[in-house]
Amino acid sequence: MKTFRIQEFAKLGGVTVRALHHYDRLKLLSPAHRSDRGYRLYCHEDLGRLERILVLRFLGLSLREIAGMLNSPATAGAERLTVTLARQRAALHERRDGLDRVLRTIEHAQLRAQEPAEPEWVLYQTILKEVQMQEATDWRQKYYSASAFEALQLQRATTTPEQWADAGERWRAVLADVQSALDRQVSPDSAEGRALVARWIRLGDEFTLGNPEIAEGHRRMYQDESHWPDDEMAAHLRAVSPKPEHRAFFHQAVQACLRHG
Amino acid sequence: MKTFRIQEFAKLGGVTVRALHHYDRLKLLSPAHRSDRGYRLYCHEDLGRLERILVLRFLGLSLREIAGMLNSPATAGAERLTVTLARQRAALHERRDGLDRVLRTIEHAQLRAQEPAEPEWVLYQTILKEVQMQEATDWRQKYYSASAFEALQLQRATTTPEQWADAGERWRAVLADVQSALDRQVSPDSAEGRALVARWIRLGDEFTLGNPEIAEGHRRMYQDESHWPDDEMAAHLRAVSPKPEHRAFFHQAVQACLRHG
DNA sequence: GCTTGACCCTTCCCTTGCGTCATGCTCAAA
DNA sequence: TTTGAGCATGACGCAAGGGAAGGGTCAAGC
Repeated sequence: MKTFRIQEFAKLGGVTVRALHHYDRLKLLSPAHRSDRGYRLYCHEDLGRLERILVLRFLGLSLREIAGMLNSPATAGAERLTVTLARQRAALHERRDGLDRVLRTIEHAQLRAQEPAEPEWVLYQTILKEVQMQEATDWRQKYYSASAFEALQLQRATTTPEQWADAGERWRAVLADVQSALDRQVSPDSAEGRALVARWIRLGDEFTLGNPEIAEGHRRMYQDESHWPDDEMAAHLRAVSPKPEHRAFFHQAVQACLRHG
Repeated sequence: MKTFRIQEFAKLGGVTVRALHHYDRLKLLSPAHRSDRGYRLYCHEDLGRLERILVLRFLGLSLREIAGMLNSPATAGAERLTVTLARQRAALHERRDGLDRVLRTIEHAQLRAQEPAEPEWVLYQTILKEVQMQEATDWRQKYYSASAFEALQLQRATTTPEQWADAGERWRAVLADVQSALDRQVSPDSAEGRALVARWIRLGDEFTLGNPEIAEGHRRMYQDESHWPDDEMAAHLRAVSPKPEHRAFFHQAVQACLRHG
């Protein structure tokens, strides 16, 4: 079976020798053999794998992600690939829109710069205002898919303040009751514990609108709590978010419900 | 005069304390004062500078480039800013178009993936073909501005092979004559040397079409010679590019012309 | 048999823009 | 005086390799 030394192989794949070294060290693509003097010897199958790597790299995946995909069992491969395509498409779309916003800002600034005798600092101020406007967009957006965030905003727009306050009130009540149950050492496995779970879940559904994408966004957001900015919104969210011990109680009670069918 | 400690100042600017530390170490933004115990004390002017930094960062400049802009004499500032706007616009435009190409490729692949029972490797092959097509675009493109590259391609399309060969012939003749002058130890300062310079420059103008953007692209490309890929095009370019000693002769002869007016 | 030039190996530092500790000092309130 | 918040410096980490140092291997030509 024909084998290739590293330089030849690099030319076949259109990459540099150094990149192949790198992929080898990451165990992303190790040559099929080594000569007895330590030379890397690549074979035809290695070329196939390299091509798959290059495709995924082109799509914008990190090398770590690529390794994850290529080392997963082959049966799941096709499905994972289509999922990956969808996800990368969304991510790249977002990046492109970001670039578009910057480009539009530059174009506006260039128009301003046409005016004769426009001092430099005016130009900076003009751009700065646009920058700040763009950064003022709700920071929670980044945790949700575009459609999920839209759904959330639509909901907030169509909810009356009374309904909103009411939901908040019921949520605080649930948390207070969980706290009380904890204080009284009520078992999560008891009838009371399971009743609390039911209330918790029903309320949760009100917030997620039964939309799994929103639920996923919530999860991502709370996962990343340490990175929330330091504003009013974050303070409010932190205030109404269940404490770890509440979560633990909830989790155990859910397990109990499952056991009891 | 009111001063701010680092955390307060960071909030004013909407950046992190760590970023300010970083800018200080790079001498990009050092606080106006230090307290006698070493605390950084920022003043109002520092805020102005920080805002300018953030604007330029938003435009996609590196911190090094930002430092270069902000430390240049104020008089040239406004002009540099408009130039920078134009350059960044071009660069970001290119990046956006790159993302667009990837997105289109993904969309094509998703269409293919609709077909039932499409095995995984077919999908990879589909994408790979598109990737290779896109990478097959002339590598010289990256050295030229978009308009300059277009102008070059248009010229090549409207030049007959005979004209092309003729220009190449005259270029080789100039180089040969320079070589001969070097062999005969002819001074660059002599009439012969200056005549050679005139021929060299006139021929150069034929290649740059008198377009300074093209000339700039040429310069960038030859600067980066060590990164040219290893193909026929590069071999040809290397073959017709003047050797260092030729360049040196040319340079001295130009100096001589300048001295003699 | 020896040299030469082209390849090959591993190892280490460099890049960007900070995030994230680790360790120790300072300052103001209780 | 203790304590907690805020400050300082210094060092390491990341992603995807680039580049160079220092040294071994191989085939060809003398």
